[in-house]
Amino acid sequence: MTDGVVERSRPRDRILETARDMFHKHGIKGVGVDAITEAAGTNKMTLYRHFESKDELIVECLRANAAKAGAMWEAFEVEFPGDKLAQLHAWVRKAAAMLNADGRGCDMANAAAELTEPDHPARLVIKELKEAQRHRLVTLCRDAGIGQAELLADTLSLLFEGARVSVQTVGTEGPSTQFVRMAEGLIASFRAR
Amino acid sequence: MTDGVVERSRPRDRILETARDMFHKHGIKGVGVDAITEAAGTNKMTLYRHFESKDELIVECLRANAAKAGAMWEAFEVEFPGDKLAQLHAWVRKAAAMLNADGRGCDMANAAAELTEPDHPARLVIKELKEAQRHRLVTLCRDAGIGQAELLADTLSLLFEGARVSVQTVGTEGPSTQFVRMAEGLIASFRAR
DNA sequence: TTGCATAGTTACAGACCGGTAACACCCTAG
DNA sequence: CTAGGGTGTTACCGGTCTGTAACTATGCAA
Repeated sequence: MTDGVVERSRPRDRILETARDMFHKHGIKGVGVDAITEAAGTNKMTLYRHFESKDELIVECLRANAAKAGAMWEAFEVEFPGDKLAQLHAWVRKAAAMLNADGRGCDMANAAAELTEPDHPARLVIKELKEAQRHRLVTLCRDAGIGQAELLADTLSLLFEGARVSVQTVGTEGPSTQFVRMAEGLIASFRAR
Repeated sequence: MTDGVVERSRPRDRILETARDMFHKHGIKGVGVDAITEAAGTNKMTLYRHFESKDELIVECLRANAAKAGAMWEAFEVEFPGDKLAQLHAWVRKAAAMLNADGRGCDMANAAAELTEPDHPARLVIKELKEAQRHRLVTLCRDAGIGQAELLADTLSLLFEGARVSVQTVGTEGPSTQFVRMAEGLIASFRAR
């Protein structure tokens, strides 16, 4: 009946979680703070007691997304401790699963598309986050003993990014269906050198 | 001094051209019809005499983008008549040039990120356009005598799409710098089979 | 019980949004 | 010269947006 998020937690957490969900589904400019607070079972005043503006709320949501992404990487290490190659394949599977999860692309990329002001506070966060993810993937490839780790990581990264926007434009039946095949082929090809 | 677009042409054309430019730079929801008409040197009433709603204007802008993209493909055929492989390489160069043109990604993809309503009239146009471009690239690869043309075309397509969003998130110094290298490497690899 | 921080409520400000009505203007075709 | 279509101008409608003020209710801790 309730939204699940509303349950019993502190208002700040409910607002953050609800905002993340609504920004993801409807875009940032497509959601007003009134709608967020109502869905979070609270009100606008409370939101502005915890976040000094909508922009700050946006930034906080993006940071929360990054934290979730970080947890994902740690899960790879837990599942395949020390086996970097297995972790790389796990990343491919996880990425493919995300493609079929819902028709929305990457929250960071979508935010970058919407927030066009070059000095918007969110842009800095987005850039940091994307660079951190890139670094993680490069490190993983290198530690897996693959030559030209940067090139492989960047290629995989662009493929995944492209697949996410492809899902958003033409749906899950488009070029993104071949993502796993492409990624695995690339990894095999780089390892063979 | 003036915007260039304003010059002397029929109001409808000025509105369309100005809207395309502003949507591209500031996003769709980031631009109001008042701002468009003012920049186009006209007024809101005239806009609504030519377009029945902002949504229709959006759709018309996307179609205009598609027309420009179509002209690009024809230019390849004119420059390298019959030489499909040369046209494919020309596509790679053109794509790379677009990456460094400005920090904004693909208008279609950005529109898809913003217009989240599943039955928004623009979504249909976006899907058609993206599918048309995919078909063109597949045909080009096949006519260039490459085996697994679909897989190569889809891979190149995802790489390019990913590179465009990468430029938008981390800038031109990110993974997208390797785009040409990746694309050329893929083409060579597919041709060798 | 008293005191205080947190949260909810109502109302509002000021700006902007998409869209329309009514009317004045010009340019060109007949 | 005149009629009419395309255009410009002004004012407006109802709605929504972010953000704030002032006040009330709640729950917990000393």
